[in-house]
Amino acid sequence: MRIDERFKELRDYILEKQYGHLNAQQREAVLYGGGPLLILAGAGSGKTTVMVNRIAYLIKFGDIYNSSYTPDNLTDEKLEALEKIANLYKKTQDIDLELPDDIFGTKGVSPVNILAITFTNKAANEMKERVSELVGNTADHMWINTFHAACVKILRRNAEELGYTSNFVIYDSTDQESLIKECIKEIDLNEKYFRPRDVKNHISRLKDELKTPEDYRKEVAGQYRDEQMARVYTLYQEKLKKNNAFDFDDLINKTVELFYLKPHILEYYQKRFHYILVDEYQDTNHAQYMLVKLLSDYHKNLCVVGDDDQSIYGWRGADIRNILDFEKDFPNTKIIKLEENYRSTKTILEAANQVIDNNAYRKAKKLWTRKEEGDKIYLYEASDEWEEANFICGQIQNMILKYELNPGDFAVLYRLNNQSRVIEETLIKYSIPYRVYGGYRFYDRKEIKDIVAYLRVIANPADDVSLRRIINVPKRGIGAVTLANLEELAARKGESLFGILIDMEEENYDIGRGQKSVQEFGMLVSRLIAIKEVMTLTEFIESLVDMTGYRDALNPEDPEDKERLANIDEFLKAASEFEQSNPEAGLVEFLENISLISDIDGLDEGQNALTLMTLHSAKGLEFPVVFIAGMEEGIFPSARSVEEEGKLEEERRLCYVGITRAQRQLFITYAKMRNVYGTTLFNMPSRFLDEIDGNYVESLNGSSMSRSIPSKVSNRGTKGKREFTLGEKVMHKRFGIGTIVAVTDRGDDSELSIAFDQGGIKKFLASLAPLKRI
DNA sequence: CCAACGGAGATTTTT
DNA sequence: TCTCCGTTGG
Repeated sequence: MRIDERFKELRDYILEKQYGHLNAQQREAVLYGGGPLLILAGAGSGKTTVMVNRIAYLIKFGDIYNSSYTPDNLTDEKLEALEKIANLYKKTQDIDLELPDDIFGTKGVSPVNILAITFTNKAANEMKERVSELVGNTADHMWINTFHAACVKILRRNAEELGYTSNFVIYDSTDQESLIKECIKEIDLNEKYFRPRDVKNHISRLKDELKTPEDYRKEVAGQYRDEQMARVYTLYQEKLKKNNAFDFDDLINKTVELFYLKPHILEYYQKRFHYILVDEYQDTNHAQYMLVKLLSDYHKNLCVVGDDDQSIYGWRGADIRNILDFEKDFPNTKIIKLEENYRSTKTILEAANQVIDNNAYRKAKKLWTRKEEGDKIYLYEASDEWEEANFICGQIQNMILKYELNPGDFAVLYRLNNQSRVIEETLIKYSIPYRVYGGYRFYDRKEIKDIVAYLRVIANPADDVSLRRIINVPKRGIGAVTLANLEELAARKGESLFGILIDMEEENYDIGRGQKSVQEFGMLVSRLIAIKEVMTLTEFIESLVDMTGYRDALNPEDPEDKERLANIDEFLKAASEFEQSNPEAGLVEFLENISLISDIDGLDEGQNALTLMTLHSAKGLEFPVVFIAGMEEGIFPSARSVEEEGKLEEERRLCYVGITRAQRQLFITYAKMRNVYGTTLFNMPSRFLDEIDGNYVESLNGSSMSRSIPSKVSNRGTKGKREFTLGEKVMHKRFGIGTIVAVTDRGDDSELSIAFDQGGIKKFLASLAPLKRI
């Protein structure tokens, strides 16, 4: 055999062994050469492992597996060294050999030439860390970023090309909404008919599809409502630019625009990124698809990882077709399916498979596991949401005692955030420690947004939206009229509000009654800008909080204000930490960090507490024991989703995501009766339950298990136990005083007919009606 | 300019 | 039912 043939054989053998800890498909995905690669990674199939190892493989050895590569000066000695290693592998199984990086005489791909994109900071950080574990800190030179962070990097460098300056700020959805409100007012549209929130979402979807205001205007010509929408969109974009601000969608959008506008910039990045990897590809929208397509168009080494069955963000603009049609969009695509699941029991996995099998729009695949059969899926029918919570908590308490589990082993998942309230209250009764994820974010708090608005104005004086937010916060006597005068003047002079403030004295502007307050405010801002130069970031923010009077406006005796003060301190802590870990960074970078890193990552991670969160937030996570609560028609699937097959399929995927979060045990509960927004609903059990084979399910109603629940905690005070008698006088919160004219027994509850003094007889359930005895 | 009232509205949210 | 806004009246 020729020496180079032997080399290739040994090379590939050693590489296979080097990744011998992976299963065959995972290994194939790691070692597969360049060109478009679609890795369909089912839930719990080890996709992060694959991505991380693929990156490490490229960096260590380069893309040499199954290639024609042989070293230039291949000698017998070199070959012998390889033979030795191969023999080592042959003799022992499971050997973990640390190979020298240049063992095959290659340099490997430089980390600089690799781009890895994720959706969340959490995923990006995890990937960074795990790659570093394998290749050391050379990974620092690699771009492992979220879509948004990667785009910001590009935009900061090239902002001028788009008519922005590099100190641009990023608007979050609140800022977007206030700007849109402004546009709606300016165009004189009816806010009832053009609700800012809806308009915002509409524009956001247009941006996802890379439609410019102009595109859209042409597209909808002749349709009144959409035409107005196009006008708002046009104005909105103008204002964003005037404010030197991008919204989240723009970050992607404008980067693509930049690439179209300036081919040489695109070319630079195209040539730079030899290998591109995209995580959670099923969640990409059209703009992100385009970005990735453009960037990979030169080297064509695009590897995407995702699971069409876990595409649950269609409503946010994610286009599942990106993953479904990947091989059509990228010719010569290699598809590798990771179908072995390392997470759940056979029962859980089988149930998940059965549910998802009802979807038409998906890639054929079927997860399997070597794991044991495991317990059946436990199903419980509760009478109402309180009893449901009670059941869940009782089970958890039992299992903690019986199986020595910790609260941290459990998660309760639900479709709607507001379902958490009842569960929380019940958890408190049971003294089970818990953490609620999602909902309100730290940086969304009013006091934090206020401080951030100050900082933004200082970093980017063009930011009228932020200036408007804080010009009278805390109250300094600049009301609507004064502000309107200011705005009018700014518009007339073609200046930003900030510019007017600064030029106030010099130009002898007359604002009217608020003149003095405005002047003082202008001086305050000037002073802030001055002291910023001589202070660290943290010192500066601290001074800002004091000098603006923000701190003084809060009363430490008031519990709400006390909380605010604590949050401001927390914010200062975050600033100081940021400074420490980014000594080079300034205010602009800090603000960017705030915008892109939404919550303090892994704040309480490792705390031994039960997890409460929506099914959406649970994607990517796993727990030994999972409860899915509120499995009812109208809740899950949500009432809004059942009209459209596409939406229903997304709900079903969400259900699939939920089921596959569970490692060992899965409990599903539903309530016969549920109070939603003040009205009582009698929902049917979810259709998704019918899709699971009954053999996999064990009903806990009336079984010994449900009777072993610890002493029943009463249903929310007197609810459900309230007895009313015929002829009694009662006070109803809405209908006023009335007399009970009939009481009908309804099992645990009773139905009351009440004749109100104001007229009319109405029927209520005793447990639910807001009634007081008088 | 501010606080108090009342009506509408209320999925899911990686950035 | 609860919360957020915009309006209103002082």
